Amino acid sequence: MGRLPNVRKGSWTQEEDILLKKCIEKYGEGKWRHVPARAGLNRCRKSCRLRWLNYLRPNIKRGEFAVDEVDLIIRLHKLLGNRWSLIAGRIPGRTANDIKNYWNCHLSKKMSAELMRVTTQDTIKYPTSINTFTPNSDYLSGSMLGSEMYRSPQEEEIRYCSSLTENKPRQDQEEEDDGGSFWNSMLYEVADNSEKSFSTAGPSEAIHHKNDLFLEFEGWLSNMELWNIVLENE
DNA sequence: AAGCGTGTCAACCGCGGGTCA
DNA sequence: ATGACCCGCGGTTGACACGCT
Repeated sequence: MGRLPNVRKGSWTQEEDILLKKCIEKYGEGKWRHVPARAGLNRCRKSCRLRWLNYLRPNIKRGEFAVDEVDLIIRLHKLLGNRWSLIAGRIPGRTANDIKNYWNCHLSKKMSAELMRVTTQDTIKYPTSINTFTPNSDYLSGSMLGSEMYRSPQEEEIRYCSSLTENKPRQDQEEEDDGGSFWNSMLYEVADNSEKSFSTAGPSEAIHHKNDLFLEFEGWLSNMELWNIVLENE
């Protein structure tokens, strides 16, 4: 299937916005393949969808990000990485594109500078890396932490985390909850990666790897409050 | 005033995953 | 099982605004 010829590109006009808005109001969101024809627009379905989601949809917040929004973005990004749609889902009125743009323009540089500052300070025990940490099932079930490699004074907290994941929706409960499948897939993905690293690395490397992961885990524990936000409505 | 560099943001592109025949 | 199609996502681009020299 080739590209649609003579499809209009570039900025949207007010007239196009009105047509699209009327179309969505009449037929509802979704079925984007029908939208250009229904609306009488010479645009591709992707362009229509993007315009609606990022600009025309009701309740979209515009203008400066509030301090608490920025704080939440930073913390969610630390936790989730560049999963903009997921981050946007936790910040009412903001689109994934807005947040991505804001991050790229304002925050990424700020965070890099902060990382540089922090990593050059000897007094900081662990660098507060901007790398994201996502828990895997081994961590949370305690199977890794319970090994002979190390024991942590935070075992109680780990058990608490374990109980959190155990309460996550199971496969058979996910029909009404998209978030459940996300978390499960993420857990499996990270667990997979950990398994691969352990199997390919030598013993000493494996120990370092585990220690690194533990440091990250400590960082994650400090974000329990944030996890509660993320887990809301899951 | 003009040219240039930088910042901002809307929009496009390509890809991965899901669905359905 | 497979391929076509569709949706949604993240990365990137390009146009415009703005400030500085």
